[in-house]
Amino acid sequence: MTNLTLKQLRYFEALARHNHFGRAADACAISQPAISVQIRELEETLGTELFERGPRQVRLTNFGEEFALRVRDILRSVDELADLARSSRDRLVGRLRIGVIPTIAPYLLPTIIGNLSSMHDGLDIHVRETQTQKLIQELADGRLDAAIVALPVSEPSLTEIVLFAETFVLVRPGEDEGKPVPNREMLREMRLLLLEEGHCFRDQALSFCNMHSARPRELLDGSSLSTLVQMVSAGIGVTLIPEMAVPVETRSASVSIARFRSPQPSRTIGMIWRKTSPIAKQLLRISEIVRQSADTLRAQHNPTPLAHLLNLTATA
Amino acid sequence: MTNLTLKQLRYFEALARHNHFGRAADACAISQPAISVQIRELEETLGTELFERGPRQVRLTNFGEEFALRVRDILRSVDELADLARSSRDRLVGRLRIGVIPTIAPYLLPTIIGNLSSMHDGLDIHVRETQTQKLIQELADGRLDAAIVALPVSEPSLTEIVLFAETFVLVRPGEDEGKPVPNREMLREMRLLLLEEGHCFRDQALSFCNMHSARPRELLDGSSLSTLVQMVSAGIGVTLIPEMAVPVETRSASVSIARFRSPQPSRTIGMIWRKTSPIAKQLLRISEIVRQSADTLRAQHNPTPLAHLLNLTATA
DNA sequence: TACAGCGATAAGATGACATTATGACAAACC
DNA sequence: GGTTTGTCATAATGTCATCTTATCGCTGTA
Repeated sequence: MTNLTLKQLRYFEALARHNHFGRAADACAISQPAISVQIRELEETLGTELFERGPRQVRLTNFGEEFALRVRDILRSVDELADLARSSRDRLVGRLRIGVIPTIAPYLLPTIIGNLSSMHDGLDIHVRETQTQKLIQELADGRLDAAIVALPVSEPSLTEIVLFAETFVLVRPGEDEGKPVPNREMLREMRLLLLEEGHCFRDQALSFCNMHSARPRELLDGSSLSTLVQMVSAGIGVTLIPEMAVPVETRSASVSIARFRSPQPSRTIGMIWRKTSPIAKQLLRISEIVRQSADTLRAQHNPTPLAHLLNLTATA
Repeated sequence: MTNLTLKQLRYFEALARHNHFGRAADACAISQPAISVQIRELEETLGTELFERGPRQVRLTNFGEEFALRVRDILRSVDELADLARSSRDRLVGRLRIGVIPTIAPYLLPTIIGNLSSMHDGLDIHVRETQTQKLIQELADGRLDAAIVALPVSEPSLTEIVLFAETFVLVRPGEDEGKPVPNREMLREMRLLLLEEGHCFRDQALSFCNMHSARPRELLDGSSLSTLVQMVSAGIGVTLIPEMAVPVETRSASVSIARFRSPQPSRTIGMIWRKTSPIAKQLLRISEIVRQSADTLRAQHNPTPLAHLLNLTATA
């Protein structure tokens, strides 16, 4: 006894509709014996007759009627499967789980989520905000689809794509406005407030000061850039923040922002995902949207690249 | 590009559950390459990846997750199809459309329907009450599953099975009680009330009088036995009714019932259905229930066969 | 009685699908 | 660092399902 097959159900449905082997066979674009055999096998599999073969006509049995109702449901569902696949072949659909490091998330996410949602209305976006190492782990575990982190991560299993570079700026108490901008060596002598262990931005800042992971004299661990800026505002010390954070974090704090002279501290922000990800193509498209979002965002605060440069030299 | 197959969906479901080709293959009792190939073909058919193949694990894609939900629904429905067939293989299920001639229906149907309904609770019974020729036509057209008629019908496409024989009794006005029972010749001289053309019982009665289809002097057409009895009660004439109708039809009429001496008029009642009917076996069982119902019914009115005989000779 | 319509059956060709063997690749383990 | 292990993909091949064409048998009709 063979198993039920969709083919048999399709033939059955055609025969149920036409009540005629020949016409049903035509409808299925097969020969009459083919449908004849398949229907017989279907009936054998079920152990029940589905059709009553009369000399003048073929008719569904009572059971066949009920069977037909269910079969039509099933065939419709199956056809919908194919439709579903076709419609979501290129379009990004369903859940997009994206991770972002905390020193990027608050500044970039509102714009990104807005843009992505409006461009892909079938998409619901889950955001995970944590540090790079955890993001990479969750990416590998398949709990995330992509992450926005500072490059490089140098994981062979991950695709990295550069989004943009962002410079770091010095945040000093408000009364320091106009004072000379310290260089890296001078910075090392100041009370530098940094994020706690694990944040890549902490390492990047330390790296700029040539301090690497060695613990400096008077570092204070802060949990967020916002906290650090508030502490600076209170005169406790100075800190570095990424340029993108400036508009948000200095809005309600009496601090002074200074940009370093060359070499400017900076980092590269990029997006990563598993090389094996089946939505790699869509993720690439998303990365472009993210890049544009970031560009727009920065253009809002630094109206033109030229103005940006002027501003830089002025403060330096 | 091949079509979707249930096999592919089953393999897919197994793989979605196990996230492992080898174990999924075991679960399906096939080899690993078999499932590998089928999944690939499924993905090709859909034009989308369902799984993300990592070196350490296999994971559903977003689309695969949604696909899996639907596939599980479909597979469940398909399995229910087989269950449905198995459960209704022997049991009579669904609609039973049964036709009954009018000179039987009112007397037999209440009992039959009660018995059938209680014995097959999944059965809903549709009754059609009309004359034999129409019943046979509707049977042939597949609009009826079976019919209860007077035999023989001699249709080669139909199975006939005898249910019981019933005699005809003479109905005279109440004041004729005790008068000698007329014989067939005498009956021909009386004002005999009969059903209108088309009723087999009319022909059977005429036949008893050796009148066949020739129109006698003073026949009056009545539409039902009930009407005929009422007319007899009013003194308009006499009539014949089947024995089974006696309890019902003489309850509220002042008429006298007389049974003929041998040869007693009678007819054979049977059940018929298409020889090709797939529920032939069940119909045979139903015919037994009908026969029992009829026996019970007659036993209620003629408490014992012996009493019946005594009553017969007494009135004759 | 011959004919036409229709479904069932038979025989041969084709294709789908399984199996076994093997390859490719990454991870894990001396 | 090479080897082993685990895992999925691919290849070669055999088998079975299923299709097609040809034909039969039955039934109702001209």
